[in-house]
Amino acid sequence: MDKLSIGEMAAINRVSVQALRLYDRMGLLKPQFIDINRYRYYDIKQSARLDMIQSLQLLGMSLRQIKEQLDKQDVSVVQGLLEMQKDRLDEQIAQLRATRKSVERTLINYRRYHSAPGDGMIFTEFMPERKIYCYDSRINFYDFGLETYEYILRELKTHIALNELPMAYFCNVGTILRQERLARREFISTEVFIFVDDDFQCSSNIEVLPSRTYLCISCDNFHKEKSYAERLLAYAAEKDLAFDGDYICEVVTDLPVFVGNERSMFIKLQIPIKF
Amino acid sequence: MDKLSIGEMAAINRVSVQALRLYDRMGLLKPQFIDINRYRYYDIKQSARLDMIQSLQLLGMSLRQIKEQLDKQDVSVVQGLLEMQKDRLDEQIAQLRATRKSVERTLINYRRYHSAPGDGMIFTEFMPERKIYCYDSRINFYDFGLETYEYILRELKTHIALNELPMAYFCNVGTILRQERLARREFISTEVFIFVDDDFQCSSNIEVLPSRTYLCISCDNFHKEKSYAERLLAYAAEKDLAFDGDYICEVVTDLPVFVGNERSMFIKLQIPIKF
DNA sequence: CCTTGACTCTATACATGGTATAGACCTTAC
DNA sequence: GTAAGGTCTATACCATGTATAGAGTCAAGG
Repeated sequence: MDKLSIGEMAAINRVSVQALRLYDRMGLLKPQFIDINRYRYYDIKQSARLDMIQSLQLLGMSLRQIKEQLDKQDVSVVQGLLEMQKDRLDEQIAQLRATRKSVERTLINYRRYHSAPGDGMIFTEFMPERKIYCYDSRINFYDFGLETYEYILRELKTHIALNELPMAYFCNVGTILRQERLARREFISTEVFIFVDDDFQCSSNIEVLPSRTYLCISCDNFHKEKSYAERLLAYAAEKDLAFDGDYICEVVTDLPVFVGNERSMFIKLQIPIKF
Repeated sequence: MDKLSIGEMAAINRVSVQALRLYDRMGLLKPQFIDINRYRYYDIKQSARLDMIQSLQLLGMSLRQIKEQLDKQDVSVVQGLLEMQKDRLDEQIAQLRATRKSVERTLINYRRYHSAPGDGMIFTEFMPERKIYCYDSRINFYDFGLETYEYILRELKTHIALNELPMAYFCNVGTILRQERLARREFISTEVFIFVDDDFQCSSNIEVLPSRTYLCISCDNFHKEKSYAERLLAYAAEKDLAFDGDYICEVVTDLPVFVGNERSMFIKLQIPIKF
């Protein structure tokens, strides 16, 4: 029954020497013998305990939990823990999937940004059905500037947090101007929204933008929205195009570039048209 | 253009004050003004940068990476990063799924353990098809004791690690004694294995245990294997049952209970029988 | 017996993205 | 003027280790 030095024990068990020393300090795995020079010596059979530590770790338990378990020597509690662990893993997986989805969405938006017509260009684009979550700020943002808009976004952010909606959606926002207002050329709107996934479930505040062809104009600056929107309206009038829904101002990308402190936005103004 | 104190800025952006101070120290988000008393004051428009930080964080980037990005002001690099991020997320999701699966498997094994006949009981059980990954230790472990068995398991562990197989499988191991040997009552085997998932893909060392009814005996101690296996053989002879495959010694659960340093195992010896 | 190289020891710092605390200082409202 | 509450810096802590320095120890070869 030979003793294994800490290095040997570490090597055959694929752990680092430091990890073993940590386990010793934590009382999770004490070496069988410690000699006069405080050298640690392990028994090969202690690998069993190490296996257990590593297994439970793989199952997502913390070292503290593992220690408690091993100290308690109670088999049944492990089962309860594992049941909980399963739920936690499901949550984490759902979380990561949502994150993946928003990475995907962000990438798509970047691609849209790169392939979009330049600032001031007017074009038509077919949009598939889109789902949005609306928030009414009760402030007509067309009466104010960027600062008020930012304050409204902070409100939206708080609202998202309080209602436990995925914050990832916050990176793709927009404003909506209702068709009646637009028809009367009244720039009066208090509603902002976030785009949500098709499969997003929520009881209220959800609207669906139907799939439709939109008349669009690209815009690279917040301050130009109103004048560009008017160009869009003028263009529509000239070509005898009628509207078929609400006017959307979509922030396609918040670019990681700042001019001073202000966000440099790429926004796309959209009016659905009737053929 | 009023200035926001750190507390106000934190509140409207749903961040902690400490986090803002951290971002300041890291140079990730410097307050617009700092007064004579070193009080930090932010501009509401700086929320844009904070949004960006939070978005990129949600996409899984570290603060260091985010800082680099924002300093560089290069849009295109973000895309590359996001592509990488997507792959990383896929990996993490796969990882978590595998973990979930092994939690599930562990739980099933615990339930099997609880509902299994007690030590020494002989019973029949139908087993569905099982997939195993074999490793040849080239040591006949029936010639040695627990220590050698542990050394062989360390070899297997190293093999798993080197071949980048999921370590989670290591918690459900077994040994296999080939039918020919068994027929001649020769306890000679050098092969250990791990149970792997049905959908596990691997080019070599994979075997499938066909679905079959097995004659089994429960055993709560490593040292009793051979004598219990002999009881199983005697029982089969008495009942005129013929074998139809290899003999399996499965470690159903490594219990988080130790007697001294030794693992307390629950093992199930199995012989497929022909009807 | 001595040297050399490899190993081990303790103690400490670092990583991540913050949180929590103490003790001092400052602002704001009454 | 005072009291409440906000802010400051500095430090420690969380978890699970890794990395390092500087000192001590072991085993093998000459």
